[in-house]
Amino acid sequence: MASSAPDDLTPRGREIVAAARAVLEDGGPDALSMRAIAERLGIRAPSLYKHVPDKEALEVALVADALAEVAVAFETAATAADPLTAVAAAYRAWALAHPHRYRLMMDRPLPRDRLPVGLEDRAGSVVVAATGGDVDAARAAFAFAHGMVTLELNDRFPPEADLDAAWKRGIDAFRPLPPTRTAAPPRQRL
Amino acid sequence: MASSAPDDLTPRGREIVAAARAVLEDGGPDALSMRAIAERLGIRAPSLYKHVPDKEALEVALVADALAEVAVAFETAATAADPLTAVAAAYRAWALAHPHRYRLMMDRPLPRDRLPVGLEDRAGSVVVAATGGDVDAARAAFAFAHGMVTLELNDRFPPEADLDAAWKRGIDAFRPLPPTRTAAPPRQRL
DNA sequence: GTCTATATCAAGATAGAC
DNA sequence: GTCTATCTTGATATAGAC
Repeated sequence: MASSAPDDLTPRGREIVAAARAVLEDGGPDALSMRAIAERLGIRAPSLYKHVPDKEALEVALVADALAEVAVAFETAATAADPLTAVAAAYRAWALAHPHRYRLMMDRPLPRDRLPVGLEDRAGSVVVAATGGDVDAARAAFAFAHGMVTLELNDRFPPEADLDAAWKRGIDAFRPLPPTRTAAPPRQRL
Repeated sequence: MASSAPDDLTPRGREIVAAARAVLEDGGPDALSMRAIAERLGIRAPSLYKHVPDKEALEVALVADALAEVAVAFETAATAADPLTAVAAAYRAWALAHPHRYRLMMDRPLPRDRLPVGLEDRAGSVVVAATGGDVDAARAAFAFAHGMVTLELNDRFPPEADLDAAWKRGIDAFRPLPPTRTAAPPRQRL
């Protein structure tokens, strides 16, 4: 059974995660050392181990926090008139606002057995709903958005590229048909 | 002016790049140390520096080689009856066959000023042609393919996901209209 | 809850002999 | 072209005192 990583921590543990997040945001993944985290709290690195088992646990907590923030942003965007466009815009905005956290969350397999139960599906089901229940379209739209964000973060497009236009072209491709008045499709996993 | 990285190297330098590639493919980016590269050649790490200025130059050479292979695969695929589908399939196949080289090539900004002139555009112009000259569609299709590949490599889809179906849904979204008999669109940068 | 001291390991790179 | 010896740096983590 999966544990809820953030709830495993004491209050001091949560302060350490917050410091780790600040170090990551400021300096990127290479700067995320136990020494740097401790320094931000005004203590020495070995002291961290009284509150956190190891560095990996910190990274799992950072991933869980990031994923939860994205899920909240998605659930807000899902109430808009055009949910697919709003969800895509929310995704892009979150990633560009938190590039290092985005990469930490996405550049490796998810530590699924150490994340809060249902967290991944909370974000995924919003995407499936936004494509009208078409899971293939939802996965394709997710891949498109993830690709756009990472290519943008990594400066892979030429300077003259109109990224807003590329986003629109991609999102329009996955938009569901206008709803006919019928029963809502079932909630599905991405 | 950009230098042609592979041509900067002596024959022994090329052997070192080949060893580096083998180490990367076998053990991933964390295994790619000067020590490991040297060991594969039966020599000691310091000897490498007589042939290669530093580790970064090796990585640039690996990226250039990878990009050149992708460009060749694209140019072959572009001759198929359905170029967009064929180019997408070639992209996916190359990435899945060389996951660590794919990541090395994509997970950071391109070292454009140290790559052979025109190499990046060789791959990009194939994609633009495959979308019928629509650069926004080409960038969206590139993002979609890059997103699908990285999500697949990082195990981000659930086991039951039908990735072939998601690929088809995405690629179909960017397919150009059947050609009307008119002048070929100009070659453009991605 | 924090400290110092330390173990352990591994990385990139240089100097200079042969 | 390769070697040994070494420098420098920095990482995670543990032991045990206070």
